[in-house]
Amino acid sequence: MTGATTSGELRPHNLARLLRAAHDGAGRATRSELTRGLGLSRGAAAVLVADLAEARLAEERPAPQRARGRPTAILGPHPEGPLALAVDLREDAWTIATAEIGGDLTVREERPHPGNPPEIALGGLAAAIDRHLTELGSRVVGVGVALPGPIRDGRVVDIPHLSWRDVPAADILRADATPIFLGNDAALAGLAEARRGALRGVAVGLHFHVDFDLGGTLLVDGSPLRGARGTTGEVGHMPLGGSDLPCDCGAIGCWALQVGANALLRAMGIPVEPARGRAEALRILDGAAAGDPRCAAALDEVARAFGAGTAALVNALDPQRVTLSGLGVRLHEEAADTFQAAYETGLMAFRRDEPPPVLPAALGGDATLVGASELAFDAFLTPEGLTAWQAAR
Amino acid sequence: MTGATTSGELRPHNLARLLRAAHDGAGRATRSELTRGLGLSRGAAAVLVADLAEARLAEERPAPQRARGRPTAILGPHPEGPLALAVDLREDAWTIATAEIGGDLTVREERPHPGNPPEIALGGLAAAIDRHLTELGSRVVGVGVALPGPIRDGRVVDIPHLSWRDVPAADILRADATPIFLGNDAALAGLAEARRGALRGVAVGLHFHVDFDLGGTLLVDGSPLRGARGTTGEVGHMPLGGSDLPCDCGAIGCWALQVGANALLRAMGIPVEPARGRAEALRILDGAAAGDPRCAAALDEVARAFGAGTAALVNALDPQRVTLSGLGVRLHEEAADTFQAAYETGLMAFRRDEPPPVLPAALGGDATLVGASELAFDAFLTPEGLTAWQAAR
DNA sequence: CCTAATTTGCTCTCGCCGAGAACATAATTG
DNA sequence: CAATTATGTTCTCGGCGAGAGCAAATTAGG
Repeated sequence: MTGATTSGELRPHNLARLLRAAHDGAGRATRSELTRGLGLSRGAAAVLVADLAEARLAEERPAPQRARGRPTAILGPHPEGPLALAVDLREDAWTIATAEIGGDLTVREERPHPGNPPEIALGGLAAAIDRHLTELGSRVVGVGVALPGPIRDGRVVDIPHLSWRDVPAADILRADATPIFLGNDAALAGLAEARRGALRGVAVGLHFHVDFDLGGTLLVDGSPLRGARGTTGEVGHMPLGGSDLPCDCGAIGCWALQVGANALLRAMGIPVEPARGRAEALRILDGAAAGDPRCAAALDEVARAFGAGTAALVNALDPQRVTLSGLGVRLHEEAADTFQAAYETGLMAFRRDEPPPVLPAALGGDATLVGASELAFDAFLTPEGLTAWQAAR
Repeated sequence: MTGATTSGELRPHNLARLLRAAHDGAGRATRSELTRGLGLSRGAAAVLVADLAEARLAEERPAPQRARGRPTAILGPHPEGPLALAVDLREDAWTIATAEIGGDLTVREERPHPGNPPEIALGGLAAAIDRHLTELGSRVVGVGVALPGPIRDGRVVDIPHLSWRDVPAADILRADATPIFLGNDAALAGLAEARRGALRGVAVGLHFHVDFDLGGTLLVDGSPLRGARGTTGEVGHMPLGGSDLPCDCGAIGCWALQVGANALLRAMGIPVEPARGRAEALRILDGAAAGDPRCAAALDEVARAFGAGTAALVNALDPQRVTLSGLGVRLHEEAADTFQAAYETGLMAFRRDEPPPVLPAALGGDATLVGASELAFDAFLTPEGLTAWQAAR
């Protein structure tokens, strides 16, 4: 959003700002709060709200009264308003949900998939997406898809755990003219955290999602840092831990190898198989909690690598806060001292006075879906997006 | 610049856009190019140019004729227009220059300083800044200062090579009400490169400045990535090279230790002293070029660490292009094969098809001063900055 | 050297937009 | 029940850029 240049662009621009603010307010923001927050006059707000209602983009409903004075209304989703289709594709299953303005999710379908070949796995998902698009009609303004691997140019994905290479996921999944957006699952979980979780309002935040291995993103002003080719936040693929293991990604000694379920197995001397071992890893964590010294040693080793790498990234990127999701929460909590010691040792001296706090993510398992829906809405909640919607009604 | 919200904000907003575009055009952009580029109507442009001229912010001068049609004019600096004071403070000397709209530099003073204690070194500089501010009068809209160390909260600096800790540089240097902005020298060199050098027009660029050690920044849309505390781009302080040397910064194994003049000395077994050894390092490079095997081995060791670390950061940050300044240019050129091999080995497989090019910076020794002036102008070339200037005349 | 073509600058009118004021409305408070 | 308070509604007003029509200043071509 570069901002309006002509008086004619002012209205669509402010319309988008208002609807975006209502969306960010999670369907709880009142008209008077929004008006004040955006620096609008009450007159301008009245016109904009009327426009939104007429275009079926939003609707006002009564707000619980707080103080004295004439009551205001909550600006929330319209029953026939825009929807984002959010898709979370994991190694073994996928979920499809819808989100309305304000971010409320409704899960619509959830199914396992074979994983390979990618055409089959994605083909089934594409058919399901198509079905939901048909059912929902023109209300769907975009499809956001979370994928567990790096994405190039917004189209192509590699998923090492499934041996997917150069899979043109966007082309396979694209149903009709509905725009489709792909995002890395860890980046989208971070995005969700930045918009509706523990990184809300944080100018620079770092999020790590730990599952089989580790993914992460830097969130700048509420959006993941986008690289030149759209590959966000592969911070796990730096050799931060001095290991010399070869990584599926093709590089050597990647930090991602040292943090996650697979790293726990490796530390216990258990062979690592693709896309297995999540249950085994949980058992190791439980063992450590129960006092098993071998499990505790493995947890310690992983937590140390986790803390040290976090410190390195904090040194380089200077975030205000670090959040964790997936296995990361337990790794951090159940080896808190080890993590903290490695974290503080790795920090530059001047950062040790006030190290950025490391916190569990506020959103639960829905984070990835929330992020996927935000990705789709981001393209819609713009002057252009809303103008197109208005023109189509 | 969030963009205009009201019709009254439109004019200052477009005024700032126009002057910013003229500045970015390095005093070579013509009115018709600017008008087209900004999507303004010719009528609007006429009014804006008249406003700029009346406020003594810019001035039109005849442009060399190119095609047929009525000739247009170049929108360049006004002889009584705004100036930025650019200061480059190095370990042993400082330079003061002015920059006008368009970015043209005029060096005004250059002096050695004792280095310690910081109050004395900065005190002399502060007096000089004060003198120049008095001479130049109200034309100076901001002071940009480049410093060879990390900066916190825009005020405080640590310079490990000089043993400066927690030095409130902004407070010591602040003369009168003229705003002062501090920036890390490597970050400012990168900023200059992004605005007027080899990273111009690049959405995501990575810049490394190599001197005694290595500093770097990520340039996103022409600005250095700013962390939460304003500490930009300490990418050198990640343990990317598997070393276990303690770093002045307080962490261990920092990549910065493995790349730079000091790293060359260390690789030759020569003891490293603070802020010395630049000449010695150049001698090692010359020796390597002349065929001395010990020098060549040292260069190779450093180039390998340089290439490997660059690959790690490219993996994580996905830049479109990487630029080098300072010693980095020679390290890269004179051990090109070693660097390239380490670089490509460290990349994730999918990046090896089209690795981001690594290029020498286009700006010479002025880069830091240019960056400092851009820093000062960035705060001025805004609707608020220009409105204040207009109000003061 | 002259004319047509071309591009840009200037000026004026017009429609659009948000500010702001005045008023209406709907709640709380005591 | 009346005073108070905060918000929504409506209307006027000033400011802004678009766009059209015209003027100006150059080149291309004969």
